[in-house]
Amino acid sequence: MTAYITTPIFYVNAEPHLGHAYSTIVADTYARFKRLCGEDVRFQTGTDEHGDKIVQAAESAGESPQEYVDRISRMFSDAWPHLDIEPDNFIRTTDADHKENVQRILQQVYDQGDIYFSEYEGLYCKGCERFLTEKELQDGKCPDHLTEPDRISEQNYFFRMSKYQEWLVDHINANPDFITPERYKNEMLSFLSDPLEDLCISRPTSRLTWGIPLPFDDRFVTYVWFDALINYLTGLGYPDDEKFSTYWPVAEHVIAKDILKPHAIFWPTMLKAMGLEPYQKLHVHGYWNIGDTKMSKSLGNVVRPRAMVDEYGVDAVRYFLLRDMSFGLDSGYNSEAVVARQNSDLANDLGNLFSRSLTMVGKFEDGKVPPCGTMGKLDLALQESCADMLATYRDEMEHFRFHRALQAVWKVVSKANKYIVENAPWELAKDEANQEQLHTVFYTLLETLRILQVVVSPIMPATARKMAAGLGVDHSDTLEIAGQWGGLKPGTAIQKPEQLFPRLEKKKDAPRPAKTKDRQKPKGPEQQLEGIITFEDFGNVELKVAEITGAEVIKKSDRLLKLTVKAPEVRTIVAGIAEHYSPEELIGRQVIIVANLKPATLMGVQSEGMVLAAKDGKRLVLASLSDTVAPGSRVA
RNA sequence: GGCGAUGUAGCUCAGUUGGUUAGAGCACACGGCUCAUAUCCGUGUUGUCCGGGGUUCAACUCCCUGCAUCGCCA
Repeated sequence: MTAYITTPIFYVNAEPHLGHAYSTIVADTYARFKRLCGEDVRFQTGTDEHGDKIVQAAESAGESPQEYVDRISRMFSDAWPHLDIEPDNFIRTTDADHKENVQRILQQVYDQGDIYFSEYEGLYCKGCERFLTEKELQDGKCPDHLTEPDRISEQNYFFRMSKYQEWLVDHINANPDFITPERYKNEMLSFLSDPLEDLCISRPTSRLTWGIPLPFDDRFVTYVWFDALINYLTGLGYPDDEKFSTYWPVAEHVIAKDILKPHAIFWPTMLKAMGLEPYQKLHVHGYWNIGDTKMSKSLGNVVRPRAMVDEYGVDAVRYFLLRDMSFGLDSGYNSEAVVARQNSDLANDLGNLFSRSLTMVGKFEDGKVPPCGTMGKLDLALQESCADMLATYRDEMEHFRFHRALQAVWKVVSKANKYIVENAPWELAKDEANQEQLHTVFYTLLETLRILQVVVSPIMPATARKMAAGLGVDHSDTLEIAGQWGGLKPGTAIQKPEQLFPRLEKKKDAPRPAKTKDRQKPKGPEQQLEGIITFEDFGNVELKVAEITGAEVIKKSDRLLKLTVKAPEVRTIVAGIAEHYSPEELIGRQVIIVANLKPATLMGVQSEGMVLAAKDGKRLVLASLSDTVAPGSRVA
């Protein structure tokens, strides 16, 4: 049996974020699971590197497109090892073999008449240098440039996608697992209930040169999907390499829902046009929201996988992402949830189970796997729950329901903890007569741990390695073999390793590293957007009463006033209140200021703090106290 | 505007073809144990199952309708 699993190739106009990491961890976990099942697996990820956005991003970074894509692509390939992600292939759309492959396919499809030259009319924004869709417009204008786009027509090449619509609908209906989970299948079927348009696949070189030239017309380059999607074939050495014949028939793609249409509609029809079989399955997952806000660059709440790993460790991150998201649905990320998972599931339940078990074997069994005696009711029950769990686990993992697979696994963890209490080995150990029963208890327990180690390995490879080392077992067996009861050899030496998972403090606001440079970028998404802060968070903000002793207009600005305040030391504060207060009326007033704000220079004036005011629609009203107090009094 | 999804305990969610007192984990409270990472085990509290109407002997479950959130499409 073979398996081929891919992530999307990620567009290199930004650094890797949580969403990229999730897709890739999912694919990696699935690849490891399939390997565990004894299958011959190929796992591919990579980067998508052509297009106008790349050219723009490179320009603003002061680099050539090639330098730029090399740099960002490396950020992706470098990020994955930190997450224990091990792809077999990392493909880049700027690779020579990919370009060649795309051109060969284009030529083939062109020759057979499925690509034609035609005119395209649309709304073109000169500022953006691209066509805008009706949807993007606000009041008929480009939202970025606030200009009305021109209705212009452009000649381009089109792929006859519509020709394959009927076939695709039939294919989706005939293969219920082609697009999963089902909601996305339904969405696509609904989309396909209307006539499909043909797909524009080129851009004139007058507008874009950073792309793969069309082999039959060098005035054009390939546009987006006909370039990007083909990576899944290039990575297998299509058409001649034997990897292609081995792995393509079992191809499964993991994507996020934003690129559903290209993968569910464009790609199968492209493959059909090439005369190839479509992929087997498309696994579509949802978004990670930050708190309850979408993650986006412009909000500045992008979560960087590296930062998560540094804070929680790889396995905690992998576990959390797979355990907390129902595959297919959106989920909310927040640091408290990560800490809760880490502490309760990982440290308390699994980590402590492992720790207490090995310690006792050290103490009561001389650090060796004991022989198993006659199993009683409790022992058999635990053995049976392992077997039940394995069946569920297999099925859920197979269907990308990782959260459910993990639930099933943790049921066993919980039962094992209960098993210990029920048997109270420390009591049994007090009497020689109980020796056989004691042996049986520990054998059963260690076997359970061994099986847990096996099933946990695709999700948390490092933890599984530690557990295997502690139990003195090799972890190279397949699930079939490793899942069978009785794998541990009596007499094997047990070695208790370092604790598997540390317990974390609840307070998520450990002293933040003072990043002095990036003042524009609001960082630490958790602190920023979760709505709730701890008392300590609040304590970090030093609020004081200040008396305004001087105020003057800053000439170059119509919003800013330069205030001199006494708190009780004299400071200068620049406040954006000129439209609401005149300098005269401010003198002598007491206001509340944030006293420990990092100084900032506004319009050439250094501001040492911030004045609090309420915003009521367009009105701005300064915060004040109900009575006069000594300047500098702390507000809390 | 069209199509669809979702709305269940303080939080995150399970609830299979309608069938007794609606479940799990987390959190919280109390009790037990002492092998363990102050962990583990037990017990317990909390619900207008979004609102309204209907079908039925019986509705969280089916139908209609309203509200809210989200997705796809136009």
